[in-house]
Amino acid sequence: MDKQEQILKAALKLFVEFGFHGTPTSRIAQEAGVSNGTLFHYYKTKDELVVALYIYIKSNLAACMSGNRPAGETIKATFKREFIATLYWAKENPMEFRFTQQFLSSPYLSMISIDEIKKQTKHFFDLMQEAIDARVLKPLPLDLLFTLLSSHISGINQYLITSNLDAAKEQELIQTSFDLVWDMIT
Amino acid sequence: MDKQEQILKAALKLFVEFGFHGTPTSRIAQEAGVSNGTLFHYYKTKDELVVALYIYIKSNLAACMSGNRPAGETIKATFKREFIATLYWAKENPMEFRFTQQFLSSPYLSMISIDEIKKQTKHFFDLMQEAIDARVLKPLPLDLLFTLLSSHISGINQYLITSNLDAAKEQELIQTSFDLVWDMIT
DNA sequence: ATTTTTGTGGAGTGATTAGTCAATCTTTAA
DNA sequence: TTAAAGATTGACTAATCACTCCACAAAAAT
Repeated sequence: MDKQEQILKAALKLFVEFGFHGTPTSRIAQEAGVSNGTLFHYYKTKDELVVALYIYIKSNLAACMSGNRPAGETIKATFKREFIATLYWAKENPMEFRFTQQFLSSPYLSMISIDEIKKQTKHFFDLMQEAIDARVLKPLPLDLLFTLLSSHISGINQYLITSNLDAAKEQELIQTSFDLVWDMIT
Repeated sequence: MDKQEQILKAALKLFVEFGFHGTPTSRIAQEAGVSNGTLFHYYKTKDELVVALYIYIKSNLAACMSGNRPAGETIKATFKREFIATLYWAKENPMEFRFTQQFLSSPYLSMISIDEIKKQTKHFFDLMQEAIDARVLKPLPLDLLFTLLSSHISGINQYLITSNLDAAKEQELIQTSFDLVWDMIT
């Protein structure tokens, strides 16, 4: 019954369907089952709500990934596990995935502090640096590797969403798409 | 002095800077140096303007690419030429590139007819089909290949924009990034 | 028990916005 | 030359929106 969360959930749904511009705060409040005043009690402005939603979603994703790297796991296995986990997360949270894409290619992006972005990507940058030091990955700039990987993932995901494969085919694609990108960067 | 074009140019600039929601039609008209009425004379609604702008940009890009496939050019060379042309177009037209990304991940996307999308991508799908028939490309679904290539391109471009490389490094990256993706799909 | 803080509602407001309209100007066609 | 069609203007409007305000309720702190 956390009203803050209800508001975020409602905002997510409406933003994905109608865009940022197409969803009035009043409808968000309505969908969340709270009053207009309550919404503005928690989020001083609509922009603040949008940014809060982005950070909320990102930390959800991060929570899915971090924490449990098995001891002795090879670097490749770690990459594969996280690659696949990200794909599954996106598959199971299509609204969150779409919102993130929408947010990242909108002017809202500039409202997020660089520190916040660094914080979110640090885990992954560390992993890539480790892989380069161990001569597993090609010694490309980290930013480039990151961009290549994430655009690959979002591309695959876009495909998974639009073409409805059965579970087996989907499984297969996820596996092979990892191999494709892994060969590319090693 | 084509007022329609002035309107589209102004809209592009403002949309990229402030987003669809953040730019009133009145400001577009102002920036374009025409009256409010003129804008609505050419575009019945704001949505229609947004869609028209997308189609306008896409046909600009298409004009950069099509038409001049040299006789006897190998399939790989064709892919490479078009890959590089796309990257250069995006590099030289950053606003158009950003707008396209923003548009594609917004609900406006659904306002475009499937025919329009097919028309835009037909050239490329034909090329890929030819490459598969010639056993050059892996026999993956065309949609998947398309998604992989375009997400790779937009990833590389994002990197080119954010990290300001000098011309030589940039040239090098463009070449190697093609090889990377080519190896992936062949 | 009493005060203070925090959460909640919802009517209200001023500013803004997409879109209209009638009047003028420009071009084209006969 | 004249008429018709199209282009252009900018004031105008009805609706909408982000956000405020104040009253009250619940919980926490004293």
